[in-house]
Amino acid sequence: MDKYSPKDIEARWQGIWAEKKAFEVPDPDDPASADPSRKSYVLEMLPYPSGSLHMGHVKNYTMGDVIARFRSRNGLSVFHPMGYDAFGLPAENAAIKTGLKPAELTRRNTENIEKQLRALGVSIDWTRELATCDPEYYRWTQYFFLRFYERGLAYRRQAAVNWCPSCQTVLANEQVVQGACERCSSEVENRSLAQWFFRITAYAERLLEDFRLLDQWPERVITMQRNWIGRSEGAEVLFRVDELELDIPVFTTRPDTLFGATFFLLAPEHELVEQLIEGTDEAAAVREYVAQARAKPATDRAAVDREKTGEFTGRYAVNPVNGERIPIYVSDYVLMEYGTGAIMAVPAHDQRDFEFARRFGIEVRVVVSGEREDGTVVRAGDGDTMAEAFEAEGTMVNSGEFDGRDNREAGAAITASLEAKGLGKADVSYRLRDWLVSRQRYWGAPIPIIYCDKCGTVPVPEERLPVLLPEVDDYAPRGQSPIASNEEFVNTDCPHCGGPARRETDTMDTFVDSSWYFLRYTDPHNDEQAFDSAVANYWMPVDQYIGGVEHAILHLMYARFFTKVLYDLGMVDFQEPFTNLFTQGMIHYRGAKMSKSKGNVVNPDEHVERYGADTLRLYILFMGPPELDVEWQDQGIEGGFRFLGRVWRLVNEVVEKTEPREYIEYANGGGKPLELLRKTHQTIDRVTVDVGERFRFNTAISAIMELVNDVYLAKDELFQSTEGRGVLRFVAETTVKMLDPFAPHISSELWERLGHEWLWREPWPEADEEYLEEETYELVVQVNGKLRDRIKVPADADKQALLEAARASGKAARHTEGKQLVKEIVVPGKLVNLVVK
RNA sequence: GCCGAAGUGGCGGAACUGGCAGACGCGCCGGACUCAAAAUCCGGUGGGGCUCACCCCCCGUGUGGGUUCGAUUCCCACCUUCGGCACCA
Repeated sequence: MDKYSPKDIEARWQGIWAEKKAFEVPDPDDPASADPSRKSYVLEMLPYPSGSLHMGHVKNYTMGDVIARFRSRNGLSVFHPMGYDAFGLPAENAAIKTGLKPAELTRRNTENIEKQLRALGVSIDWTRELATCDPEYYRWTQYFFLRFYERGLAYRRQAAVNWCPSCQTVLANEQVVQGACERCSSEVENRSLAQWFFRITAYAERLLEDFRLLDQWPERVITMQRNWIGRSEGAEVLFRVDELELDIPVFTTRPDTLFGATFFLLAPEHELVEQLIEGTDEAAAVREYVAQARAKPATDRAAVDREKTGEFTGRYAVNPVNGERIPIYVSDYVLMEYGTGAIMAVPAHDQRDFEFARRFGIEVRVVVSGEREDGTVVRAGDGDTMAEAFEAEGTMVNSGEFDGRDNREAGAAITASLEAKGLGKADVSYRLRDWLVSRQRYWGAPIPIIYCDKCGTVPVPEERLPVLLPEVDDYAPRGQSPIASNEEFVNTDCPHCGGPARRETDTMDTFVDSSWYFLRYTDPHNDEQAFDSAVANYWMPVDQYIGGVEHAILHLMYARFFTKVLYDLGMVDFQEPFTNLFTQGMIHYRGAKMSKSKGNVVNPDEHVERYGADTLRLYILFMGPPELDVEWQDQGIEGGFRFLGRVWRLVNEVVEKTEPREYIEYANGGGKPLELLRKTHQTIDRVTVDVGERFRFNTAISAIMELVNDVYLAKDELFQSTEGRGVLRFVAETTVKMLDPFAPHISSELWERLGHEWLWREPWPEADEEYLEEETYELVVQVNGKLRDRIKVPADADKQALLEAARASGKAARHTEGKQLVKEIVVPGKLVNLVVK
């Protein structure tokens, strides 16, 4: 017998798969009439092509491959494509460092990654491969930008934005983590710049509503998105500044506390600040305060425990419910980006307002009376003495005609009465901001917009797409994209009037590229349109999407948004792109998340080289449940290799000692052959459920290991009889079939040695019900819930028989002797519990 | 502070709907094979106790309570770790 030598085997089978086009899926001739239940779109999040794949990628693509191969063997038409999220900062930064062009560097990297994926034996339809930096791809990214623009979903405005001083570009809100750039961790600055946005807030409600279509998504991802969108119900209320005849709207979630508003606040950035203070004695101080607030880094401003600061404007606003004049302050704890940038402050019922009021000596007026969590009661006159705001529910006080009512229903009533007077209305506010998509960097899709002095902002006509990213000599960022210095690119003709005009030089956020790539896969070579709707509608939505949790908000929310817009454009007939989502856990090593920056990465290539791809694939899934973080163990992979060696020797021995014709499935004689046959069918059942329904690859693999262990113990005896050899042949073939999704190379090789041809066309084994049931089982006998004995009983024994058997147990009797039998619990198939006193 | 997930042998982890805790693997110990080693094959391996004859007993799934004939699993409180959000009115 030859030794298990993964190197030769793996290369050989990868060659055969490519040559036989084993994983290429043709589009159905008429997608409209094809049966969509027969297809399965299995997709892993596309990789960013940095130098090479890391272990997280290996886990991701192996999981996807197991599912793809399993489904394909179960008769589904599996769609399993791959591509590269190829635009982005790292390539550009590397270009600056090395002097290589980003395009060239990216090309090299994608080639390397494709090589690695092929070396892992992932079953991909490579004819659909794409890279988002390819003009044939980003042409359509630009096309979508224009369609968004037409619908008013892409717009440009001056706004306070997040600026990363190190990356020299603006960032979307989603890309700022705790006040720092998610990419380089530099502290983000606040700048006011004219930028391009996608109006994702217009879809906030639908993004929330359609969670009902995502019942197969992990709860935590939905929760994270729901929190991110942050829907709050409340009211918009108008406060009037009499002297200036100005109405300032505020948003509040607590219209019930309106009678307790004792002051009014504006964000420092609020556009009316200047108008309010003009000519007042306070003007200079307010201007000074505003300037200071603007200069403060975003992180400082967001610090929760900071003391409240502010400046009186010298003006008063009129509370619409009681006509009271309350002082207007400017304070930096009011955010311009949320609500209306102005708030009514109710110190008795909002902790932040409370802190401000105490600091500035403003009246605290209780308008909701109720009980605190610690049992103390807050009453109408407690304003001067209370130590903190009362934010819970209660009964209305100090609120005129609303006194005595439940605060929740009073809130609705107050809103209604304001609405009748035209001074307010019920309203909903979201935490979600519009998606800032322009970037001041080079390596991205140029925004297809032209500025003309005469015609203003003019979209590039569709037929002139793509707007090609020009080559430049110097990629160093200077606060605007390097392409701005390319005169040839910038200067152009206005598509409208033909006069001289200038191109937009910002490029698009790479998350725009990855918001629709799954659609392009369905029709990747179409040069007339982004994709053919009928074809896309056939393959989409993605039946199983797999990726890391780190994209729970960013990519997954953007892709959902994009899909909804495309639905509204009539381009697709589904509202959600990913029916099922699986978020994999991270790989830890030496107590920390495996990452380059921590210097604790384990290189997959080395392990492929040393043990083969099959071993790496097997081990990475065997490590633990796929959705949880798991710990990489250097010696663990050795166990995977040993197991495959065991399978190798076993199957080869079966090939040597049995004939293919000896294959029989039925062991009539009972004894060891029957036992092993049973175990085999039970294993098929477990593996099928674990892989197909539960995604518990670790337990599926351990079930196969158990089977192999049993065969080792029984084989010497079984080789002696015809029946035994027949069963061994069956077990060997079944084991190989079940191992295939995890370790496809060795499985294909062994399948061939067993005298067959292409394993990837073989149907998945089916468990025979007849063999799942045992004739006898071990009945557990408990006394007072404690295990005392196990006895063999016939599978069909009834309750009475079980009870008698249990009573007859000598071991149990020792514990019941001399005691009174109080109760007997019988669970057929499991146990008998004798309760004594 | 709020929301979510997780705490099980020396280690990674099993236990599907409340029913034999520790499957499977790693490591370790012992045996077989060998001149020897490696590889391989077989056996053992939670802790403690015992008239350790492998028979048996007690304890044991982060901590403390509870429900139940019976709890790793359900409920309550707390501790620890990780992830998300964090002045969002």
